[in-house]
Amino acid sequence: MSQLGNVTPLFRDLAKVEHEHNIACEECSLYRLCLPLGLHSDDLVQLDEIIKRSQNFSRGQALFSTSTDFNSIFVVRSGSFKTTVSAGDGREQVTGFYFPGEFVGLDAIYEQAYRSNAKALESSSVCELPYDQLQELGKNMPQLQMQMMSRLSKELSGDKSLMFLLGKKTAEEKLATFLLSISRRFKDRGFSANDFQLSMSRADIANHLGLAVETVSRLFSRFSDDRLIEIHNKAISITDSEKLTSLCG
Amino acid sequence: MSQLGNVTPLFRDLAKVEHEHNIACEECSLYRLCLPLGLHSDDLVQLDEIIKRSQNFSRGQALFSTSTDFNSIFVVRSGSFKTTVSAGDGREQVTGFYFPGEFVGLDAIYEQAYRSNAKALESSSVCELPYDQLQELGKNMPQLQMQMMSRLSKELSGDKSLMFLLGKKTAEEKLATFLLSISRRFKDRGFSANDFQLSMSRADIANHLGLAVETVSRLFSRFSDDRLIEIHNKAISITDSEKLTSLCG
DNA sequence: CGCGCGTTTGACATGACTCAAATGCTGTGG
DNA sequence: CCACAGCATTTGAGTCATGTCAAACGCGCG
Repeated sequence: MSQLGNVTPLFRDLAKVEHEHNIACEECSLYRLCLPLGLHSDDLVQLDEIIKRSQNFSRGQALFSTSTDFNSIFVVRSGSFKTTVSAGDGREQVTGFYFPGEFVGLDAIYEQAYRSNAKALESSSVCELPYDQLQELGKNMPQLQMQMMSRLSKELSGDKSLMFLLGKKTAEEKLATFLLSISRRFKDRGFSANDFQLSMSRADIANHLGLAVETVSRLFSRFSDDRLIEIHNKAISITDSEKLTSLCG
Repeated sequence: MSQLGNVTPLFRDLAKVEHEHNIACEECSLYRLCLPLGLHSDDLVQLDEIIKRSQNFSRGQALFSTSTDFNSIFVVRSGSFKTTVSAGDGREQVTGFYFPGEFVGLDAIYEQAYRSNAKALESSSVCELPYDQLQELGKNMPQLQMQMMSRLSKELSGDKSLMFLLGKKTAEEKLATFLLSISRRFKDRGFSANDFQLSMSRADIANHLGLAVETVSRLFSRFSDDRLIEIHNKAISITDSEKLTSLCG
């Protein structure tokens, strides 16, 4: 069985982590980051029973879109996803990037319909949680409900920070903040905080930060010139995280 | 007892709605917009017991700030509030405006600490829900938990739309969207959708939309020149909601 | 009634966008 | 395994939407 926690090679790709398909929550390397945290062993068994460990998604493949019937929420198991909201015209906003252990689709609960689109950024897999069954289970499992609320609240809190970023930060501050956010999340997952592969394109990054692709590209170049980071295509090394932090605003 | 649903005079101010202080949820005019929706009568009594109907807040007064100990989440009872997140330097982002029946403080659940600041925009009052007691109650009241999740999800969904607004919309689209959002929420509360008083300043609106005050002021003037709205200080009349809708992008 | 602050209006500056083109990477089929 | 096609990224030049600065105005509070 794979143990994410034990490996921290350079440029390791989250998608490449081997994952047995029907590994139980209790045995999963993501346990401490994931929904079941704090559940009793008996409860965990019940939760395991409703989880569908779904097939792999390949790069660009949709996990769901606004035209998909809502049945489930998802937890990223391996790889990564982006979510977008789109307007009638072509415009769309990348609302978030999601890594292993993170929930996707929580904003669909209210209307019982997906309001955003989710796409795999690389080879990825998810745990599917049928919402009805999750509700049912929650009735007798207050810990589970608390975990869910906590997750929802966490995303809310992150979204408020993102609003600050979009509304008040300069392009430079936006990109610095973004890089450190990714860095922290890799670190939380047992990977190197300073060397990682970006699974999303420059266009996705730019869109998410409310910038033009060209601006992001120019800033990457500048950060590189200023020796804050090193870039080799999608591989990033943070070489001066302190100075990068000071740029976050 | 007041009945919000029965009165729709012009320029009525939400703060001016009379509210008996210890009115029970079942008797509250906000019932159908509020947390208790769908609870059984027995459950409602229990919920009523943990709710603290707090004193009035006056314009500018803080409901909580990031330095307040987290104990409760709140539902606006009358009036309105704004929430902000702030950076180390003076900058802050207005993350939302909250009207009767809407929750404030949901983003605090995750860290059990307020991550934003909430201030009354006018004379206002709230129902205070001590979080521990709410949790306790939820253990035997799945409907309550579902309602809470639904509320969290709703706010999440609104935040995603706001991200789209901040990241992709033009100044004109932002203001049109804002006006219609306020209009819809007034309407949901039984007030006129077309004539209302803005409780927030131009500065708050500008900040919330990621614009300069001057830009907002100029746009108000332009909308007025174009006969989309009429303005008398904080009183707004929407005179061409169709065209305004078409400007939302 | 007068002061102060919120708002409006005007003139100008600029950060980030758009357009354009060169370069480089990646995946595919021969 | 290589060559090519197509897409992503970078870089440069010029423009524009919106911000900044400055000043007048007027409402509302004390």
